[in-house]
Amino acid sequence: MTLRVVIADDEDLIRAGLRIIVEAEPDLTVVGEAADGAEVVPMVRQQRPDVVLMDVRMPSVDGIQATRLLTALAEPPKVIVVTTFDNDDYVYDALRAGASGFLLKRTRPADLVQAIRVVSAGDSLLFPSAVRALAVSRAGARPHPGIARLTAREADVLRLMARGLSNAEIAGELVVGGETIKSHVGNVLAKLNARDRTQAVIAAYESGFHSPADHR
Amino acid sequence: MTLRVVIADDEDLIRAGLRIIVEAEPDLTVVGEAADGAEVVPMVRQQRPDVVLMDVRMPSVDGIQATRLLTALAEPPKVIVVTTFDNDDYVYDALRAGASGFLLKRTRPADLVQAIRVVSAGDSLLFPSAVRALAVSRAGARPHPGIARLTAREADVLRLMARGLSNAEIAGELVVGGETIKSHVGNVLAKLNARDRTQAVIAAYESGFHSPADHR
DNA sequence: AACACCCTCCCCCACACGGGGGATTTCCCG
DNA sequence: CGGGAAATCCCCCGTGTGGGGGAGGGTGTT
Repeated sequence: MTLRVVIADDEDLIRAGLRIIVEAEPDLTVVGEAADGAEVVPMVRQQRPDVVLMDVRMPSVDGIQATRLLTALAEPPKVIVVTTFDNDDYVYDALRAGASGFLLKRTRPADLVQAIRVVSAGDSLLFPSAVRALAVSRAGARPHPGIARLTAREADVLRLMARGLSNAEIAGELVVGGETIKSHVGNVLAKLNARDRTQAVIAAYESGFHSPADHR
Repeated sequence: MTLRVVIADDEDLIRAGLRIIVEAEPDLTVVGEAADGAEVVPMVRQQRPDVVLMDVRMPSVDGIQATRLLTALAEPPKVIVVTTFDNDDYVYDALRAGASGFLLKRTRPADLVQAIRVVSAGDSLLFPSAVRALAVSRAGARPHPGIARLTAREADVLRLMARGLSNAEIAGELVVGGETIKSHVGNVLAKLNARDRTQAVIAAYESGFHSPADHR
């Protein structure tokens, strides 16, 4: 059984390149091309492909919105969002829109076809820097070195700071005196090299530190 | 060259199962097991494995925190976080903690060893519902309603607040008087329903507001 | 013209915050 | 046992911050 693929990209060159890669595989076939997000929906409705390769940046209706529309269909195809830049903010949006995969245009052909097979099998995947970008949120932010040097208590305090609590509130939450919190906060600021609590909270967010363990 | 693996899981049965799967591969070898997040760090420090299979739920120090500690090491191993449930909230936290991969315990052995090879090669990967959980969990952080009501200037100010600048610094950056900034900040706080600048910055981060387009 | 809104700047004031010290107990580790 | 780190609490003090007002100039809408 061959996998039916639709390619959506506004650049003819890219479409051609993708088509060649896909058609080179015996079990894959391109059943349609769209140059715009507006074209892709009726095309999918008609062709019922297994997988759609979707460019992010397209005129009128962009790839994200198009993905949203496609996944809202009765029998939605799997959508793999393809983009040029690895520090792309669209990763997150793409996934929320219902995309099954996200990868870069510079991905090797072998990986691309691999991705098509994987998502069509029901799995999802992301590639390298996509995951990193997502995990790290949006900024180019690796964990702040100082965070590892926080003591348990200091980490508690930072966590609560990152939830917007005042010193007094934190004191209440941790059932200790207000002066104690001031101490801890001071230490946290020093270790994180932050001037004030706002900078500390920013560091916490940039490091993906904020409250790993509270759901309510 | 064989890949060195450390297994961290509090359940003996799971550890045994994982070990069997891993050891079955000629190019993989288990160089250590840990029953707790607290054990895994010194073990990794000593064994210097290429990959760590990390359970999420463990006594004292959980898998996320342990991952955080491991990726903070000088030569961090790749960490693959393993969990039981697919609707797990930990996906996102795991990735932010620096994990290279995330997969389910019910993953087929072949996929597991495949994952080990992939991450050790420098790639990242996620499996099935992990991605979905990721997208959803991230969706929990929808934009604060108030943010849309900010004026252009107020948005500028919030952006700079979210970079840790003081009012005086913001004033310098925007080339206006300090009193002006106080005004804007006050308006921002009101619109975001924030008590202080820290809460405003948190709202900004939660909304994915922070400067999509500035790196330096 | 009148109005609304935004941006700009100003004054007064209370207080939470952060920096500078120091003191105590507990507990772990060598 | 002694040293050290962590956690707790205390005092003093300067100031950045935020709340309460108000006022002027600009722009666009009605």
